[in-house]
Amino acid sequence: MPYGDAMNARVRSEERRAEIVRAALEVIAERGYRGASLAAVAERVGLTQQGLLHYFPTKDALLVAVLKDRDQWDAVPATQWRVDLLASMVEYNAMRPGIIQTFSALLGESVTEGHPARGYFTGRYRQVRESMAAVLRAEYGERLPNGLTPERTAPLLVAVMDGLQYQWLLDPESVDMPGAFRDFLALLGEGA
Amino acid sequence: MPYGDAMNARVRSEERRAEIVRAALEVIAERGYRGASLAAVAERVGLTQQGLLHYFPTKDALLVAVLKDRDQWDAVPATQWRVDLLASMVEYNAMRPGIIQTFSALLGESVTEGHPARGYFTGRYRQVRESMAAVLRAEYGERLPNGLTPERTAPLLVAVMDGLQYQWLLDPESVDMPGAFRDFLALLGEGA
DNA sequence: AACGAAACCTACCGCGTTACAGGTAATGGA
DNA sequence: TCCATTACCTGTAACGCGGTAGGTTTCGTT
Repeated sequence: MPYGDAMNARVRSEERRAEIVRAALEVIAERGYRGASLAAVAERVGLTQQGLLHYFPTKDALLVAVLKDRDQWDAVPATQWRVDLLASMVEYNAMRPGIIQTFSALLGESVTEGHPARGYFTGRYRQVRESMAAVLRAEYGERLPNGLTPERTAPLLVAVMDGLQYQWLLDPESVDMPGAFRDFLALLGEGA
Repeated sequence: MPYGDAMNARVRSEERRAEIVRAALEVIAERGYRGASLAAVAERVGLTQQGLLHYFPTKDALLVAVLKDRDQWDAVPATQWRVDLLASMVEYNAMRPGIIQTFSALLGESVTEGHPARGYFTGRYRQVRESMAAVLRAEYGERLPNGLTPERTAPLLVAVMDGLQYQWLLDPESVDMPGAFRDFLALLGEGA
């Protein structure tokens, strides 16, 4: 089976890369991107730092893979989102602090000058705002409170999600993230 | 003038420290705390790295001074805040991206493990939520939309401010931070 | 004039960092 | 069986980092 074995090798390599990306997510959550050393990531998958560089030639390349991984992860078609699914997602997130912490840390770093993830986040947020505006329009039409348009409401929705994450990460016992998010949604529902 | 000159020396020293803190704010805005080197801060005030260590014996000590500086800055008695003043503050902030960037970067870093500013932010947000709840109560009493209490609304208010800051820092031309914040306040005013 | 402290500096240490160079063992296809 | 590729490793270069040690100059006080 010529192709079968070739596949096996490729699959194994791909699995290794995925394993590394997963480890990188963890280390970034713990130390941020700047604080995450290749050696620390490598150690977590049983490699030397130089062994890791065999899979990702530079640290930035690893970060790119991490970001792509996330893109793939929540690439749900925007049309399939509904507001109550957003609430469920927030609830789900509350059970996986690791990933939230990774991307909250990255988002914070990304506003600094010349950060390799800056472009990514700028583009992503532009796109997420668009998606959210579409979701809001599908759900409420133009009947949002105070004559708000979906386009003007979307940044608020996104801001609430992100802002709550920071408060929750810093002090999970004082902040009921899913509950607060539902409160916000209720605020939007008032106009209907 | 024995005491007068003594004061001059002390004042000059204090001024130097303030100058250093200001420089540190800038460098942290550009590179985050982990990425900010003492040498970079020192250079900005015309000192060597070791000369800076004469004023702040460790890097952490400098960070503490930076955080204290901020505390002092917005130590307005909570009772004097009003909701429309919050809107003004957001508007004012939109003209000073540097400081916002500093503390947005620090907030992002602070959720990582063992970050020296983590305790500070945890305590600060707890306190800010309390303040905001008081402000909301003074303004709206218990008549918030949907039967929301001030205590449950405060985290949302804080989250919107922080979340908008990130979106705005990443893409100032796409995000009207003060306008969006006013939109949110209008949402709260609906119930009155 | 003499002294003590403050305000710096030079020199240096030890460590951690990314990345490059080059070698080696295993693997799998021709 | 041979050979190329893959998957690592050791070694090392080159640098930046926070922090220490110890000296020197400046300055205010006595």
